[in-house]
Amino acid sequence: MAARAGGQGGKQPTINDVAALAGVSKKTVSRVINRSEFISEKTRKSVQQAIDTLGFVPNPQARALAFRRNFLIALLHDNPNAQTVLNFQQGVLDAIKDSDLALLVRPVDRGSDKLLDDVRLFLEKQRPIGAMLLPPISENDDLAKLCGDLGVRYVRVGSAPLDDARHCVSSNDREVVAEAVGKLIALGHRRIGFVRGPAGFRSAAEREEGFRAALAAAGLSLPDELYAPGNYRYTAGVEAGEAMLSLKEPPTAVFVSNDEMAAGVMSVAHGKGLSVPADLSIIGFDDSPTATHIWPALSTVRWPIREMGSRAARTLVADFLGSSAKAADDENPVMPSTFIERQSVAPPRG
Amino acid sequence: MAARAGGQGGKQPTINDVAALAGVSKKTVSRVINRSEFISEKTRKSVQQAIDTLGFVPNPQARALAFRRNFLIALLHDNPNAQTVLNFQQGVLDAIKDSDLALLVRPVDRGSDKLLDDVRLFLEKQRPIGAMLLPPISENDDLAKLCGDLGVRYVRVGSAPLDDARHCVSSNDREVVAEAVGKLIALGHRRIGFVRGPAGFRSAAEREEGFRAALAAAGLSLPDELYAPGNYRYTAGVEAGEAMLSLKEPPTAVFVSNDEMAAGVMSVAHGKGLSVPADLSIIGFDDSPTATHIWPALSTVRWPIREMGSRAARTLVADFLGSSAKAADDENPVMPSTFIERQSVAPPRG
DNA sequence: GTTCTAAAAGACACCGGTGTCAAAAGCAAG
DNA sequence: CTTGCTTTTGACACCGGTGTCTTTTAGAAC
Repeated sequence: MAARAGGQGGKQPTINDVAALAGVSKKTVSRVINRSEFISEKTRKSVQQAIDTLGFVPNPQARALAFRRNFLIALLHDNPNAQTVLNFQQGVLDAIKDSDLALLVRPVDRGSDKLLDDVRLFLEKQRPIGAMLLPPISENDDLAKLCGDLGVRYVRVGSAPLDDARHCVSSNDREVVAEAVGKLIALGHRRIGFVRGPAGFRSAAEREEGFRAALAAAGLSLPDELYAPGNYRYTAGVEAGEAMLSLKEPPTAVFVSNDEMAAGVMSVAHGKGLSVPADLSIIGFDDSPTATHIWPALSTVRWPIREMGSRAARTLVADFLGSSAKAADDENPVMPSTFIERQSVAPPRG
Repeated sequence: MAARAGGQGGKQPTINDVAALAGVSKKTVSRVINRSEFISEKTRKSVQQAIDTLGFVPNPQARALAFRRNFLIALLHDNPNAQTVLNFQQGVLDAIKDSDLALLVRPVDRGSDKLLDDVRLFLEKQRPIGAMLLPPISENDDLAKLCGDLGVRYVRVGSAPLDDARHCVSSNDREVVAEAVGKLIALGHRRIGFVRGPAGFRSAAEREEGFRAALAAAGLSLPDELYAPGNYRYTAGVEAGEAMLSLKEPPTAVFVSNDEMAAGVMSVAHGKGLSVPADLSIIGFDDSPTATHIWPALSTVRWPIREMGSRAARTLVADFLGSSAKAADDENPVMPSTFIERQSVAPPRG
């Protein structure tokens, strides 16, 4: 409650004020702030009391200058999907809420040939203690190397491990997709279509591999006409739907690599008078809000993005704090995705 | 291209290096950096050349300390909606891309009784040059006053003007809602339902006023059973839909205060076997991705959130730069929303 | 009570800029 | 060539912390 006790001058108290009040040197106060070990318990108590009395908060700008590090965590992303970015942000904030850190958000342009220069400049200027790279830019090895070279801790977020554990937070998409598709097969589906994510995205490749693994396990094949390219956009789903549902022998089920495209496929099905799930089962990926906003609600794979955000932030913080880093190192950097069954899946007709 | 010319020592050049190379004092270099007017053209040129040669970039932490201001813009929000926040961010970044500013994102908890203390602490620590308040927290006058008291420029974003022009960016939701509802009436609808946003939200009130204005203009009334409360969530839309579509005399059209709830209403309609738009016309608000991901695509009101983000950032920057502030002052702080017609509206049956 | 050593505290420079005010330079008038 | 201004430039303190090295203090051993 005493957010600003001792604010007599209207100015914020500085380390000098604290030092004067406690009757010690500013360096000693600095030691208390930074939890130095070479300080007697008695002194620590009296300094702490002075800090509390004055409501002293160390000036982050001054610390940043002296430390040559800003107490910030940077989030670099290429806006793959608003919901993803924001959920991730939320997770990061869950983790840093009680620390002194703040979150700096930096969208970048994956396609720009100045990408590396941009990021370098940004990191050199802001000097965050760490950076988090969201897919798809997390897949850029040059970017990760750049962070390392600049002495910025980094964490790469992905659908599968992209780096060694201390630089990586990922999910197990491949397995979960295989599990979901396995359920379609168990229900009796034999003609199952696949709509892929964009070329060059690791996430797209993981999902495809999971899909193919499930088919292979059941001895099924994937005919060309049931394989559609895509780009994670709604319109790609519409195109894929148009193509597959116009076939003489259309699929009885489709796995679509994200919810947005799945919504596109579903709207084509509706347009053709097909019933979902009776005539066509659909599974998406992301568990985006769209999944529950469409009708029928979409069975999908939930990607634990918020948890990954927390985990990524904790990794950076632990790494920054050094010795106590073990806490985070013990955690498994693979966070499980989960298959969520809703109303868009049923056994095939007949 | 010469992102780091002269990086011989591996270290970044400082103002002292520039001063030495140019043969002037560091203060003179500082004057060049800050575009001071009391400097001869000759000196400026030679200093600028030294800056370019060394690839000097002023250290933001040092400047922040000396200026008592961080070159950051803070975005305070209460995560009303991921898409909104991220689009706004995008707009902000469009505006500050080429400046020295960075974006600091700070989610806050509207309900917390420590809200003001939290924000105060945040602003005192980070000392951004300005803050942007997204709805619904932009409606909190105490928060705005706090910014003012702390010497932080601020802009409040809303559905209608919340403050004087220099502190405000808004849209004209009321008018556009009235226009949209007017079109329903023009098509022949007479029983038109309304699903409201949460109590206490200015945006919800604006939309309701626009709705009622349109009815009034046509001499129509709004019976109690066609008025549903809501909270901008999908489930509220479902509840409102259940209620209205179970009436003996259901509405032939509904205006729903956001897209997410509109999706809820639509799914109830589908569940009851009603055809949209033949049996029920629906209009939403936001033009969120959901609007085009549901079937049929939702007619809705596009809220120019990205443009508002740009505008808000430009206002802060112009204000910060002082004299050149006129550029932004000339702009109208009201950005137009627009009604977007898709497939969810048709004349009533019969 | 000394002496020795490790722990604790302090002095002072430094991080990399800006503010203030005095000094130097430039130029017109006398 | 001075004098009297105004315009430019520089010296130096300062923003609020931390790093380094030195001095002081405290406790153990003699």
